[in-house]
Amino acid sequence: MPELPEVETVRRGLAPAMEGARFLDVEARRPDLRWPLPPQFARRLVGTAVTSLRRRGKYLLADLGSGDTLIMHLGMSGSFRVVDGAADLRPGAFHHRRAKDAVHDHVVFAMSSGATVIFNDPRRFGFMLLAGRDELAAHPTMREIGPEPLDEDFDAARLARACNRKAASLKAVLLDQKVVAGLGNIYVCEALNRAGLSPRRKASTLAMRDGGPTPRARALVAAIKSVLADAIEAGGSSLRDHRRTDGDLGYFQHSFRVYDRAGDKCPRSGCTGVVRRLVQNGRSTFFCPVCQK
DNA sequence: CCGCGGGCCTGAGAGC
DNA sequence: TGCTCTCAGGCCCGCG
Repeated sequence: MPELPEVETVRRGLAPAMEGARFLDVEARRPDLRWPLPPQFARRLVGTAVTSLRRRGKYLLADLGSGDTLIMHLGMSGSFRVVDGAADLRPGAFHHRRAKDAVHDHVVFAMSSGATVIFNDPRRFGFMLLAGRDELAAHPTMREIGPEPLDEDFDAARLARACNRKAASLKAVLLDQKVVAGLGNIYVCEALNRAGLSPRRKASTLAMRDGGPTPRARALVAAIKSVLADAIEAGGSSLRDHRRTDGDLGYFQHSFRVYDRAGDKCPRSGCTGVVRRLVQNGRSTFFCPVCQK
């Protein structure tokens, strides 16, 4: 589910509850997530403070006073809820959408800020791991991760270099977290539409030319940055699972130009195309075959 | 290197 | 109502 804008929305919601606060209690209700919770998970957290809550690609990183970093990933269906005071975790409690959601409250943090933070994940593709002091950069989740798309050092030259000699499709390359961190199926489709580029185009056609990036590479980087910034401003996209930490919905899904819009008229002004769905690498792609070349 | 298929899990929606 | 099937915002592995 969550891509960069959704994870950033979650980070902003969790920060007031977690930054500067200590873990008073940690309850690992279901340790069998995508990867099992580390041994002594609760013991390593309780009593330590969160010095900062960061995001790296689709990962949330809580730096701790102990020197550890708590690495969290939402997988496809993970969400966090922040409630004031002690949480009622029984079925049907107010932070649940339905009574049966309670069985998916897998990890619960009681923070010294007075907030309770609840991690809920029906599919359990999400996970929480711990990296010790100085272990974060070499951690398997971080070692090969690409640049942050909203940082200045992610520019057309950087993207173009990543496209050099790549026979894969543009879509596959943008989904590769080693090339750029945080894009997923929705925002790749949306960025390619904004840039007027076909998801099927060979990535190598955006490679460096005469020592510099091409206009297409510049357009694509600009499109990536704009769609992510717009989506963050909207609180992300709520399709099935994503909620803000207060339970409210994001609303960027109303701004999708192509994602899940097969059969609709292309929204580009003057374009007469119709949005099509195709399957690439086993996943749905949505694009306009008329204005995306 | 590349795409594909399968796997990890559960739930929602469509069609019958 | 219930069954079966497909699909889902992520990521990993092995195969050819």
